[in-house]
Amino acid sequence: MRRQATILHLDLDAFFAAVEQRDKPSLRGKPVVVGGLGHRGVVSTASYEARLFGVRSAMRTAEARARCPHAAYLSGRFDAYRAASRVVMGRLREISPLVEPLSLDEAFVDLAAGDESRHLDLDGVTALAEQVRADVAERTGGLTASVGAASSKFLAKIASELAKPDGSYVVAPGTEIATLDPLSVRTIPGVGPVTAERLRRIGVHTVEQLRRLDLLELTSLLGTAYGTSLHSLARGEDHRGVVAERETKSLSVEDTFETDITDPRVLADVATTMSRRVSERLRANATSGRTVTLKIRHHDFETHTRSATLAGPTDDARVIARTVTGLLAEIDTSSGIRLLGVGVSGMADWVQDDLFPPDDDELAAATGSTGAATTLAGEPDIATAGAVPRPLRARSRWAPGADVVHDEHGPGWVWGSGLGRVTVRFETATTGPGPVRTFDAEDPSLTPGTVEP
DNA sequence: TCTGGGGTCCTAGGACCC
DNA sequence: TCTGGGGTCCTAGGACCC
Repeated sequence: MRRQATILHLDLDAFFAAVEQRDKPSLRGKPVVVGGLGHRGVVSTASYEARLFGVRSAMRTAEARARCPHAAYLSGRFDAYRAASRVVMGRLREISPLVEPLSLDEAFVDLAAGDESRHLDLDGVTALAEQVRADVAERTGGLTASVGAASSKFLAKIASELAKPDGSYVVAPGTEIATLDPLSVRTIPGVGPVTAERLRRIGVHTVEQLRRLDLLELTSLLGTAYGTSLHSLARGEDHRGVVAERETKSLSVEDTFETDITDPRVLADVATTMSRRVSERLRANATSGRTVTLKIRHHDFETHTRSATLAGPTDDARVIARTVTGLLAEIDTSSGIRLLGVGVSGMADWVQDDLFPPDDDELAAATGSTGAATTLAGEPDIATAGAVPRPLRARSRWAPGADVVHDEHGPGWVWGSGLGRVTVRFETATTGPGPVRTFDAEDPSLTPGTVEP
């Protein structure tokens, strides 16, 4: 644990609802509920005015309407939320390059990785927290944030919780245990209703009582990993670092239907459509996965998953759809299905579809592009340019369907682009994983090329 | 009118290999 | 002769978070 409160946690207050109130002045000071509006919808965010009526996140919208009929019910404008989030994260990155977003409205910042001349004593951090809050409000047109700072991620998050709404709280180093002790175990991130109930049954309600349990008691009650981590957290011990970039572990799409579906043909169609959505998102993220999972929720809310692991990773809608409809065929859907989901995990950042080359008819039936690279008019064909290894796959929004050649590293493919930057992975079938480099999109050394069919 | 959608991490059992 | 033991991969389910 650090000797100074150098980890900061920022959390925007009632974020989605606050953006709506900002953009529509008539909603200010009034209860606002953002969430699903259908008869199976649930509340995503309730403004503080709506919380006064007992409306909470994850509550059924129908129940929220009963509690607070005069609130404004909105389905959400995620583009606006993403835009506001970008502004806030941008402000945080001015403090330190080490920013770990947890969601659109939350992030950790490692102050120790920032400006070395900054004073990180209690007064310095407190002033910084207040400055950030003021800047966020100014730059976002009035959104309020709660900011916590402490010597670890865990305590910084607790601190921002204690600061809510619209405040800041710095846990002075040395006062961690005293701060934690009186709190309910439910305040600990990771302790949900089930764990809280298990602890309640042995008479544990507060962190102080939790701290009095020995490691063996905790691990036998909650399992090795969870018991050990709670044992540490109850003592304020948390050595996790702030991680700026996290690799995606899985990607999925799911839909709850307005009414249950029983017709297997309809379900197969839905699964196929959702496979396409998964594929599009995989390609947009330049990733692929080897395990395909089908999720089914029956009319009685009983939920099951079925998965299959392929020989190699895929981002191909047809491969995903074929796998998922195969899994679906094994499930009895006659009593009605309320939710269907399609997901991919076991991610790789390249596609090994050379193992299962689609035939020409399949390629022609695909979205119009083959997914494989095509030759750009007037550009040299690297397959004929000599003994250059063939990239596994070319994908790019920067140069659709084309590889990128860079003289120093040979052929590579674009796997990320945006904001005038292009990220290229120099990985080929014969050389295996190579370096990843980011270029300016205008960089003259980036030459659109092609691969053999 | 029962209970969203997108994730993460952990557990446990069986298969399989050495 | 009764029944190793560890490591890894895969599958299914569950708790939890925003």
